[in-house]
Amino acid sequence: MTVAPHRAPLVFADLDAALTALRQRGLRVSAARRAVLERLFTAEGPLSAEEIAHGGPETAERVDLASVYRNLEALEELGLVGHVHLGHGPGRYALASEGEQEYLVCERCDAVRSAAPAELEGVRRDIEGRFGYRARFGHFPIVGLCPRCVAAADANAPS
Amino acid sequence: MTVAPHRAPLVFADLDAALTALRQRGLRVSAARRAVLERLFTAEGPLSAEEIAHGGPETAERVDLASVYRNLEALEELGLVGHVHLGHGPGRYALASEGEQEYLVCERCDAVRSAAPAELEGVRRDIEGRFGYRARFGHFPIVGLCPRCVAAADANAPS
DNA sequence: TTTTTTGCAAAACCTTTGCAGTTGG
DNA sequence: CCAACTGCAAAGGTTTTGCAAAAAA
Repeated sequence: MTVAPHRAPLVFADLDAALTALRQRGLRVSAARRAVLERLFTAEGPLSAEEIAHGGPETAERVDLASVYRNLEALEELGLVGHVHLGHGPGRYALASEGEQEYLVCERCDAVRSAAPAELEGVRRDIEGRFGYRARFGHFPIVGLCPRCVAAADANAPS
Repeated sequence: MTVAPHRAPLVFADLDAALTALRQRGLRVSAARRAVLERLFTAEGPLSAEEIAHGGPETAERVDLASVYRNLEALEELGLVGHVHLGHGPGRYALASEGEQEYLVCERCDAVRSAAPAELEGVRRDIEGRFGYRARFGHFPIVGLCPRCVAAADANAPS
């Protein structure tokens, strides 16, 4: 019933810095590895393994799904990458820099909103005070009704 | 990327009350349906579909997994049942009465703690004030470090 | 009798693993 | 050269679906 081993985030300014660091740790820079990182560096939000495998620019050679998963696992172990479960679909991966994002999703309309960790400090403090848990919302998001769906619900059954 | 359609909870005092209500809604009370509900009524915490299928008392006939899933889906649609994802394993199902529980899980040691909705009111208020989201932690738990693992982490790198 | 529900089997979906061949350093 | 990495294929774990037979009302 494992959630996701916690790793200290490793952040790099760009692809080359990341590749250099990989080499320094004895990891090799293969075409597949480079492609996975490239796609993560240019991504807007977190991507599924499938999207990483097929989603490169037209000219890019596709990377086998198994290799994508193996690379994501290795990069995650280093702290360079993290993944979030926004719903019932596949997990979604992002660089640790991006991955320090936390998420809120609407259970009615599936709207996703991301938040900087600082915005959730108050919430975290409250949870730690009450339960002793030091929470983060980067692996499982905060689930609930988004503002629009709250308004819609209240219109039907005003409080 | 669906999370889980939200349903107003339907709570019954006991198995018979629930079965009567099912019949009133045109659903039939088959052996499999009764067994699934029986196991949910006697469960300590949320159960996986597998546990519901095999986990009955020795003398109970086992229920096919597919039927368990179909029943859980039907019961969930009625609001009688809900499910939570405590980690990467299978989803876990509970009666709506139990299911109104909310959860915190430790990402290091997998400890699970449940909390009554009232205990999280402050957290919810804070989130709604800041983001407009009306949160609940009954589908995805709050993930973080439990008090023991916080202490262990602080011992290594005191703040 | 009629409609729902079941069990079994197969498939779907996401992820992991085995293996022989390729490649980066 | 050789350990690390790849693609392909197959398997694993969870959930869904098709269908003919069984059972509830």
